[in-house]
Amino acid sequence: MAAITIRDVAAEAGVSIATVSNAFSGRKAVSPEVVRRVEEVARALGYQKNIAASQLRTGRVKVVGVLVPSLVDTFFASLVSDLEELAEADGYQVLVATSGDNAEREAAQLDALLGWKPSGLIAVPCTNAIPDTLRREMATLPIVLVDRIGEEDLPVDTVVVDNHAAGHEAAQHALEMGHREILIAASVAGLRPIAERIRGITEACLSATVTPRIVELGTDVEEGAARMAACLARDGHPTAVIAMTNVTTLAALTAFAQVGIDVPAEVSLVGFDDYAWMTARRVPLSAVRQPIADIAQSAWSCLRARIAGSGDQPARLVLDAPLQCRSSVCAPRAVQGAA
Amino acid sequence: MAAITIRDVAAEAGVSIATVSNAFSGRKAVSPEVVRRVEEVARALGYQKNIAASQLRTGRVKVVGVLVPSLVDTFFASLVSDLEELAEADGYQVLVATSGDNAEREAAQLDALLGWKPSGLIAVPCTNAIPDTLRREMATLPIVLVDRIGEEDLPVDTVVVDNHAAGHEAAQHALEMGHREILIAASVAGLRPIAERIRGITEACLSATVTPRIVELGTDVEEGAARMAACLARDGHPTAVIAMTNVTTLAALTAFAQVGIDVPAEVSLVGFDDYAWMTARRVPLSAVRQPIADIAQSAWSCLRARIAGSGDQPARLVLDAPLQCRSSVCAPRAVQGAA
DNA sequence: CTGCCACAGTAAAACGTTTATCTGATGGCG
DNA sequence: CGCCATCAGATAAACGTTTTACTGTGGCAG
Repeated sequence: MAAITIRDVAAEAGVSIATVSNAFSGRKAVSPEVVRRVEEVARALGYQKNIAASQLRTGRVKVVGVLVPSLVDTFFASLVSDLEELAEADGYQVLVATSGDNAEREAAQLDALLGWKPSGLIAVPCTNAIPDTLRREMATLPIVLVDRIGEEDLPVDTVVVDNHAAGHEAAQHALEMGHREILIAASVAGLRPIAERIRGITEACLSATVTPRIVELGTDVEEGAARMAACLARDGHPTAVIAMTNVTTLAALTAFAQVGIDVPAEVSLVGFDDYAWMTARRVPLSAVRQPIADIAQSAWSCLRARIAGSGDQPARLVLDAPLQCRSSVCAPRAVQGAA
Repeated sequence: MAAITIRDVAAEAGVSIATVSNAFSGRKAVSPEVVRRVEEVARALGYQKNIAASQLRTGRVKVVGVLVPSLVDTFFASLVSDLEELAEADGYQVLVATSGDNAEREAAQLDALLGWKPSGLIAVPCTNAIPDTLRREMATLPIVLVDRIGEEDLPVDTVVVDNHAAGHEAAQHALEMGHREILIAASVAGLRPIAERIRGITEACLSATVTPRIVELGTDVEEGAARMAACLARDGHPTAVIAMTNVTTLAALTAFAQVGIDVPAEVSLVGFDDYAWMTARRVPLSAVRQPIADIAQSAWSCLRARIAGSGDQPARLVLDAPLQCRSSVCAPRAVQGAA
């Protein structure tokens, strides 16, 4: 039951293996009659080209690696899904790996990914620090970094969202509605994009002489909900919460539900990311919408260009993440009363 | 700028390539001193083993393919994520492919996956029909089919949920609360697991002389919400809705929110699957909880056993999907009034 | 001292492709 | 009619690794 190789097809079709190869790739003329026969035989035998052998010979292969922190986080899942679609449309296959927000595992997955000698790599690093392996590959392999970029002058293309503006806009909205007690629900405050969002919020608050509080909820919903509840119990609850990721949005909401705090009557909420569940509620969430499709599109274009040999200066794409105003932010009670 | 190969390492370390290979694999004794030197040189040079070459030579490779309909559907994303973790723990790499619920694309992705000559495959078919390629591979490749199994006597291991019981339990719950007008929100009624769930519901209803209605919402949330809204407008709204997937749960909820129907005051809802967003609400959802971790675990164990050469009869694992009673189902108004 | 075995390491073949180079055959054209 | 170009197809080398079979070199028992 040995696997069927090109040799078997050649024998069965009564031609040489070179002819079979050419018949499939079409890079040398083969008579239509022979092509037909080869294809028929291949189908009958259930022949499948061995990609490993093919790529070993050619050196190149239409495969790109994609490394993200997690597939359970809808943001990354959507990103991967979009990238996969774009890649497939261009005839590329995608190798997905997840780091689980763990630097060690990230390094291991990266090694595994690179072992396939892909023609490019799109990665969302799990910390601000770029893994050594990755840094070394930057010299030779087309790479696009997305979302979590901790440094400024990287020698590769990067695609990020304007986190500062997003934070600023979210805070502005809350402030305009009259909120003065604002709590920032961060995942990990040290992460560059999160830090940027926080900076945007803080700056907006500064002009209104408001000092937001910050609570770190981590990257797990359950854990985050517990921490949020603890924070609420300890410090009393603010009039508005601005969540920094979809996971913290969920964590905050879970805590509110557990404690019985109503949104938006008792606390206003600005969420992050924009998913179906956010609008599938009596009070749809106002949230900062990250343009996932655009992010994927940009990242893919950059990578394509690099793979095609572009020697342009590394691009640093910054996309807008506009606020979607819906119904989860309203004036706080004090203001309502005064009005 | 040619890639670094084992040859470069061998030259630099002053040994033969065979020795380098053995130093890494450890399958032949190499003096500790040489091992150390080889490892050091490899690190210094940034050597990465070419998996393609390796697998070409050995024929086998610790890689398994995973094929799911979509990564945007949290059910599948979680499944893939769990499988990845299990595989990694056993030293396997996972190749992920998505079919997008499209039979043609499924076939293409399957071909691509098999081109890597993985040592096993875990697949969630996108229709009841098993693709030809897959059927043919069943004879030789370790395969585990999950979730969407359209046929009975497959020659491979399968892992499914007891969909009939799940449907029955959900319906029972609604009936006990006094509901008589029940609407089933199906994705695609023809899909085997969905059909089973519907059958479970219908049978439970039968004993209460209730005839549930059915609406098909598809696999996309937006589209589904529109169809649900249309159904509500056309036929009036039932007292209880039982959703058949997490996507239809979301679609139903979206429609309710748009039309302004309150859950559970105006309509009760039994959801499907169990995700964070379902409990992050004022009224947490009662839902059928699919044991994703167990599904992944079972599928992986089966595959491991097959890869290890087990010749057992094909197993047909059926897992329980118990109902999580929370707050989205309560007595319908008529009954409340009568009480 | 001789034969034998264990040990450390090497040479070379093989995996399934692709592709550069080669071979005949056919036909066009001067 | 001879020559060259064109074409379909074949041969064989190469890709980077693993692994089998081999070569020396010591050590040790007889």
